[in-house]
Amino acid sequence: MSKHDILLLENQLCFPIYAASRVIIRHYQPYLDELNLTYPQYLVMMVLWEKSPLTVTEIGNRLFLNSNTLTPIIKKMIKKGFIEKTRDLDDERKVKITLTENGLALQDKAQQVPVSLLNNINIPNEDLLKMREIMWKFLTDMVRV
Amino acid sequence: MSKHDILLLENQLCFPIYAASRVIIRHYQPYLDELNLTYPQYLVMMVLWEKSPLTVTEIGNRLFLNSNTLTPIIKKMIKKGFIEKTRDLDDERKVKITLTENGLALQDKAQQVPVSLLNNINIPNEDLLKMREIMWKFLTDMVRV
DNA sequence: TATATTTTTATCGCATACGATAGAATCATA
DNA sequence: TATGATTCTATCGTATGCGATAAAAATATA
Repeated sequence: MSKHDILLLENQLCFPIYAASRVIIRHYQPYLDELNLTYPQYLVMMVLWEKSPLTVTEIGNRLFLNSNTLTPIIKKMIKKGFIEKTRDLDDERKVKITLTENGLALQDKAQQVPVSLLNNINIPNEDLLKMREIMWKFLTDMVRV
Repeated sequence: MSKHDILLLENQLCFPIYAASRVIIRHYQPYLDELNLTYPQYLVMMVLWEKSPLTVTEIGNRLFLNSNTLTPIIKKMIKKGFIEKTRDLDDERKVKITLTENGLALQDKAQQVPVSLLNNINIPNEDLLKMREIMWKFLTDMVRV
């Protein structure tokens, strides 16, 4: 790789990840619109469907986000009626985020989102699984440093 | 994959890409600070180092961004003295974005950015190249749809 | 046990992203 | 050659991300 090539867009490691992330999220949006969720809000729902309640920090640990980003997102989701906020009585610093009935009910409808998205992608399933595996490895390695 | 597993965070295709994108860009930031650039501004510089001048649309085609995102970024970069804006006399709709001398000079300093970043990553080079190849394929496939 | 430290959440300011749209310039074509 | 469609850039509003920081509560420790 010559000195010149180092700064070519095609040779960057991060750019295709950055661009792919945005492009895929655009593909999600029409399906998420039907659920009245944005993509980050959808991720918060996802971790709560796995376990509820969770504290803000616990949600952040799953999504690699901090309270400066999560607090406003959570506020909007409370307004929409999908989640509720209660103080932890054992530790008044913590806030417990709990699914409401509406939030829980949304899970059924949400099953269609990944299915619909996959129908839009013309990449062999094997390649997709390989991609996911590599990206998780990459992600966990980058977080560790 | 059971009905329940479809919505597990671990099984999502997009999430590790979305999270990795943000985590890597965080790693870039200290090096970009030295150049007085944000990550998207760095990408604009990169395509201009390849070819200058370019129109806003041409930059957007490289980066998968539209004028609603690029116009404010370009304004900030003009303010920093890295680029200039002139109307295309042959087509008054178009705006030509040109590197200034300072902007061109920045290229030398920028050579260190990808090098420094790679020094932070403990993943075999072969894996990184494989990852980049897969992400480009994924990206171009997703854009096509 | 008083106090320094850490944890947890929230706020603020700035910089993207992006859908919707506007307005000017150019193009296509009836 | 009018005029309807398209292209190009910019603006606006909303929703993230994130560094820096504040404030309250809990923990550690001198």
